[in-house]
Amino acid sequence: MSGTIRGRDPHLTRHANNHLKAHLVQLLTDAVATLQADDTLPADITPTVMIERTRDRAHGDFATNLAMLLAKPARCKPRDIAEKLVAAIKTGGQLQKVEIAGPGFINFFLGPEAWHAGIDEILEQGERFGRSDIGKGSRIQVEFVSANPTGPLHVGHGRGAAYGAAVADLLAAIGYEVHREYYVNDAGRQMDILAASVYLRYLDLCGETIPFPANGYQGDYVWDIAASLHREHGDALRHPVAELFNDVPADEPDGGDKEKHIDGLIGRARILLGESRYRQVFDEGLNAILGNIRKDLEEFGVVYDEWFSERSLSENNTVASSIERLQQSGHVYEKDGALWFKSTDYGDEKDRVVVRDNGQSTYFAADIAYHLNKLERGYDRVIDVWGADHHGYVPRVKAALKALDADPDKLDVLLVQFAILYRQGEKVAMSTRSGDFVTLRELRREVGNDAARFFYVMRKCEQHMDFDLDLAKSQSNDNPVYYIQYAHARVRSVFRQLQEKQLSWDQAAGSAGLAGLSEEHEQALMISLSRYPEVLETAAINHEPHQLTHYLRELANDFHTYYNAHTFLVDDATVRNARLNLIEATRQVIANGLGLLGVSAPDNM
RNA sequence: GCGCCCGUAGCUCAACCGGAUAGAGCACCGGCCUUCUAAGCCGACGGUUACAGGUUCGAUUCCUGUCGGGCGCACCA
Repeated sequence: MSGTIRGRDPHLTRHANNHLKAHLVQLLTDAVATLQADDTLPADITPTVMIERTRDRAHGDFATNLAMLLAKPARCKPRDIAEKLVAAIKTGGQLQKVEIAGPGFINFFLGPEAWHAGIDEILEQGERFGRSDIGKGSRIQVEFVSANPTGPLHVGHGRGAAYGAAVADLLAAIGYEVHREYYVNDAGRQMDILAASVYLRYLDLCGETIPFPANGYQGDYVWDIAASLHREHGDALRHPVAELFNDVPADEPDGGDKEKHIDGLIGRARILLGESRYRQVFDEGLNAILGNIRKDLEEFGVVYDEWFSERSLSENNTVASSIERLQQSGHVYEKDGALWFKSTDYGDEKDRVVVRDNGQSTYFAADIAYHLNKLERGYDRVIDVWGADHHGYVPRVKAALKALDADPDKLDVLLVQFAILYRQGEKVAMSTRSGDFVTLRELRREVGNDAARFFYVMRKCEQHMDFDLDLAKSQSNDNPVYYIQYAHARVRSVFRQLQEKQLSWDQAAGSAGLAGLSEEHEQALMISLSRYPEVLETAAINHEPHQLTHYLRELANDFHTYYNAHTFLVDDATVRNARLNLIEATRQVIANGLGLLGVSAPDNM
């Protein structure tokens, strides 16, 4: 497999929600048609008209590279085409001036009044402002975090949580019907190792003396689970250690194999306890940890529509029937006693085992069933947010979907790179098993949910992230989220001052007075505000919440600059009301943007 | 060895699926509080976009190669 992993919804039209851009696109499309009608341009081309915001105000408000794109098919210099296009464009109204610049850009200059309607729109739509129906109610599933319930979430999972939640919320904001899902790996060997770990700690609490396996889960939380198991069952599940370790291969420190050792222990525990009691131990661990994860995420502002159980897939034979379907498709063979899926037929680098020689199906087999299930539930698109360490897994899942005649292009796998922790300039080693890690909960307590949510999504997901714990913990002003929240709080504060001065805000008068806001800072702020719907759209479509964080910072900067340059509560009521309209609109957009990122918008700081 | 991601200012990162003079924050330096919160504002400094080629009107962006960093390459999940 080559090329990009990330896909885009091909049905989307860009910038559909922006009036000003849409208007310019229309003008240009008309101009092209005019030139085609008089044979200046070939009739058989339908160029994609792209309107961009300019980086430099000297280049106007919007620009298009259309003339450069048309140069080749028209066999003509870009600037010449630009001249003809401009001549064919009807100016007037909000469109003040059209210029040709550089290699052939066409720059559009709008009059100040072009931005006024946007301010009214923000105030009218309030919390809804920026949202759109571009997604047209198309159903999209976002699966994220899905950490094994073998321990608490750590800071690495936090990035997936914040990122996945933001992507889901962004997509919902542009009109997708989003289903948020957590895949619970409540089956498989890792869970058995957890169950064994819990059971050994339990035996310890019963008074047995046990050598804890090198490969067991050593975190304190395992003791806690064992303790509640002991509270509930007393010594009822107790068996002598000698019986448990009977015939179990030696552990690694004793010159043995830690994998064989732990598997032996699991096997013995099953026999001694019997399936039903073993399941009680197993579920004690599963439920405790899953409950913890759920609470953690909820407190982090991350909510799910569904917690999908892996175990349910094997219990209702979905895994078995998926393997059967693979066999029927003729892409399964037997070798060394195991059942292999010939994923190399679909571009994977090697074939993959679906049923082990011991008869157990693999995690991959369950994942095939799960992804097939997702698509069969009728989602138009399915997004998996995975840790980047699972990237090698993508080709085999897509291969399986292809083999089963499902459409692999409906699946987007977004790989989130690791957040590398630094403490006092040193990398922090992380290992769930050794119990040496920073939990998400610890992080949240230290830096707060707002900073954590924001910090995590500030960078695009494929960018490795250096997470400086000391900086994040310092509660200093370095955290960019404070800067944005401060802008929000400042607006609230201005309105409190307004009341203290026995004045009131007349929104209608403010709207009528917007024309009076001709200061440079005011223009800049209005223009920034008008960008919000576009930012939402591109951030959502590209699955890049970091675009929103950057935008919000710029918006806050525009506001703070304005705040420092001008007084809002002036004696002139017309100007005062207009300015209040403008800053209230700013506050609304900041609140909307932060809300989508799961960050609060405080009234005072 | 093979595959994926990354390499941009001293540090952490942007750059709108190829656009105009590559931008922010932090750090450092210099200014602004008797006026709506200084968690703020203004200014200065800072670049051969790792390197070498290629594609074209135009490349940080796409292609090839080299170097460097991260992560994978199980009958674990």
